[in-house]
Amino acid sequence: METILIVEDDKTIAESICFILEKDSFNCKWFDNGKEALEFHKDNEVDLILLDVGLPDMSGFDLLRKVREKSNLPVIIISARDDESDQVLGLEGLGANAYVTKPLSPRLVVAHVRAQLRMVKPEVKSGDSKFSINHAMQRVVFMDQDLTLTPAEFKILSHLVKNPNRVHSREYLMSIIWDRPHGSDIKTINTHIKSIRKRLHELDETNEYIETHRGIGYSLIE
Amino acid sequence: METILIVEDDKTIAESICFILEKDSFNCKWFDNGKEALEFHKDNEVDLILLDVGLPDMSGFDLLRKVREKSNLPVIIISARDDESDQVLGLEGLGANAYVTKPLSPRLVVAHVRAQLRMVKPEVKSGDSKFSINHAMQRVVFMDQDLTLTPAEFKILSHLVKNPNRVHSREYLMSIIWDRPHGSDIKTINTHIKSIRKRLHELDETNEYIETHRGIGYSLIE
DNA sequence: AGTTTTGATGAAGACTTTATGAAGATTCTT
DNA sequence: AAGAATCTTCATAAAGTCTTCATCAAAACT
Repeated sequence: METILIVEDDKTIAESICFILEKDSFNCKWFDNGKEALEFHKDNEVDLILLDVGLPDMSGFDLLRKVREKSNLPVIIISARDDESDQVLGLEGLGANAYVTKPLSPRLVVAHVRAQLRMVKPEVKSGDSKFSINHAMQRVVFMDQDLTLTPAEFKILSHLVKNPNRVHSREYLMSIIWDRPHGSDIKTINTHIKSIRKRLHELDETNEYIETHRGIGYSLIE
Repeated sequence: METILIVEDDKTIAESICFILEKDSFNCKWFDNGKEALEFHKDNEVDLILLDVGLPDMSGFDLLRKVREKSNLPVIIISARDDESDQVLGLEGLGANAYVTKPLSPRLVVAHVRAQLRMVKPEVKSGDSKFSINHAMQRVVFMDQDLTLTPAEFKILSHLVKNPNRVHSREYLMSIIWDRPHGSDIKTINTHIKSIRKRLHELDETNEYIETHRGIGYSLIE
């Protein structure tokens, strides 16, 4: 579970953000001052910092500077000032990753948090599926391991991963493989599915991830 | 050099952003419609997309959805609407990475661009890679030894070293070699890869550093 | 239960893509 | 302009992938 560190001296704001984040199953730690927050960051694993720049004991910018000396983790700045030069300083000069201005809705904060974490931890995507896609390497990642797939297999499996829990007809899966119309036997897809299943089994014998829907096609179960 | 794709129908805005980005030594490509932008994205390596959601031919959100089917690259949404639900949809639902609202200063846009790219492309860590680049000498250093490379080989290998663990299409690798369009056979790249591999093997027989991705291209493994 | 339909499986062959070595074309240097 | 280095093309070999087919197993239907 990801730990979000909130540094914010306004208790009401901090609590409402925490409330939403925890409902979204993040682990949330709140400090109303920079000193304690820094302490915590030093000794604990933190995945993201939400940082109000208007703190009583030290400027949020100073805190960010200190954090950046040690780590690269995503920092989202919360500011009451919609001042452009502040934003540029935070983003460019000090290495913040996003900048949101008050008044802020907790929902939007969570959206920003997710957007940042998605980059750092691509696996953390929707739900906790055992699958994700490594676009850069054209590979499907299954249980944290890269699957070596042929081009046809990659096209099929990545489509299933992107659209899990629904049935895809053989006709449609075939259309994914070919660029142009191609008069192949529809049963070809059975063979591709077979080899995908085989590769999945090599990494996990216990489960059946691809389900057959008689007369229709296949689906990926999460 | 990073390539930024700008999708924006307001020429004035696009030009001023491009101007700043290019001054900051980004490679900037502008399209005023979604269709052409998608085409370009399909055939070229793009590092980041700046996307106006108010496009004439298709909604920026649709474009983002299409891009996300294929890749995970950072997308910054530019919007005239300061509407919270739009922001949440863009960030959370469609996987944008940041959301800036008009009116925007080019300086702030560049700050956001840098903030995003910093996450994706952490400075090439020296140390754990067996490769490094000696730009001044136009040499690639492999296991502390200078590799003697032809110009084409240097262009290809240095690009692979700068962007390891991701697949580069033959088309793109070809575009690196030539300054201007050149109607050569795409298979030429195979021959260059062959000779690079040969040189690497002369210094290290044991490993395969350049991996072939059938139907796509090559990648460098660290 | 027996028949029919549909899917799974393994293996063979056709097909496609890549590797390789060498020759020809081009560019650069002297 | 000659020579060297480099880039591109080509033919062929090798490797990998896709499709088909025959056969077996499972489910659905009578």
